[in-house]
Amino acid sequence: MRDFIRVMKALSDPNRIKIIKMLQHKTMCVCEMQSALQISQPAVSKHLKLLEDAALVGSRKDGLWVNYHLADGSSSPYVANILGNLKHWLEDDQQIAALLEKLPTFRREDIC
Amino acid sequence: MRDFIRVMKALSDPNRIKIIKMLQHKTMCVCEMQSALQISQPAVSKHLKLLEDAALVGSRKDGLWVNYHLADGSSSPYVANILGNLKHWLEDDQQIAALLEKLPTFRREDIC
DNA sequence: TTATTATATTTCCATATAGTAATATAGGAA
DNA sequence: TTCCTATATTACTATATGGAAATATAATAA
Repeated sequence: MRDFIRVMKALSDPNRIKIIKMLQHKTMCVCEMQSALQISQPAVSKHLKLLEDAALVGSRKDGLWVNYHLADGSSSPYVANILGNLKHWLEDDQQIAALLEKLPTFRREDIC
Repeated sequence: MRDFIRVMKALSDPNRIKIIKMLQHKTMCVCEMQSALQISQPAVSKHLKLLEDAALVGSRKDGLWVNYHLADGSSSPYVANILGNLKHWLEDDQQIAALLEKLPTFRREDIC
């Protein structure tokens, strides 16, 4: 139950949903997400920590950068199911669609 | 997105999850749930309002009583998917299992 | 009508959450 | 070493949330 609720809470914030939807298309570092979400860097890091604690995303260090990616869902059936369904859920949401359209413009070469 | 997050938030509380799991087995009135969850009646009503706003449960008045039941999931793919999966998810959770075992003892004839 | 009962709403309190600003940490470059 | 940069953590603030207690509402009974 604790794990399930951790996952539901992680999915209860618009910026965290946006992060998941962006990660469906490419691996991203913190500063790219900061640029995409227009919130402070610490706020992004905090969201990522919650998502990682819920096993919805994973990360890998690459020098100064930390690359975040979607988890594979092996942690639980909830995570597997929701990450799978979120590939099509919310695709028609206006905010999400607008964000994903601009996604290619958030490149660490131009930002960090 | 708003609707999706409303559903995720509704699923982010242990007492609300317990309500859903109980409603999988029978229609219940507020005082039965109060007895099962051991929280105040207003707290139960508040949880039910959130669940109803998220279209996870529905209600029908019957005299003084209000009978709550699981929604059919027609409101959105999220609700349909999660309500469907919650029939097997969390079945092995200790708290849930203990609660469901005692479920037949919460009868409005004995309580209200 | 008045009384009773089940539920809903309001009020208030304690804790949780999302945000920013400031600071700390860690890795690479000079 | 020292400097710089990307990320994490801390401190703090404002709002959201879950709970109990008190009150209001609604439906039935007397």
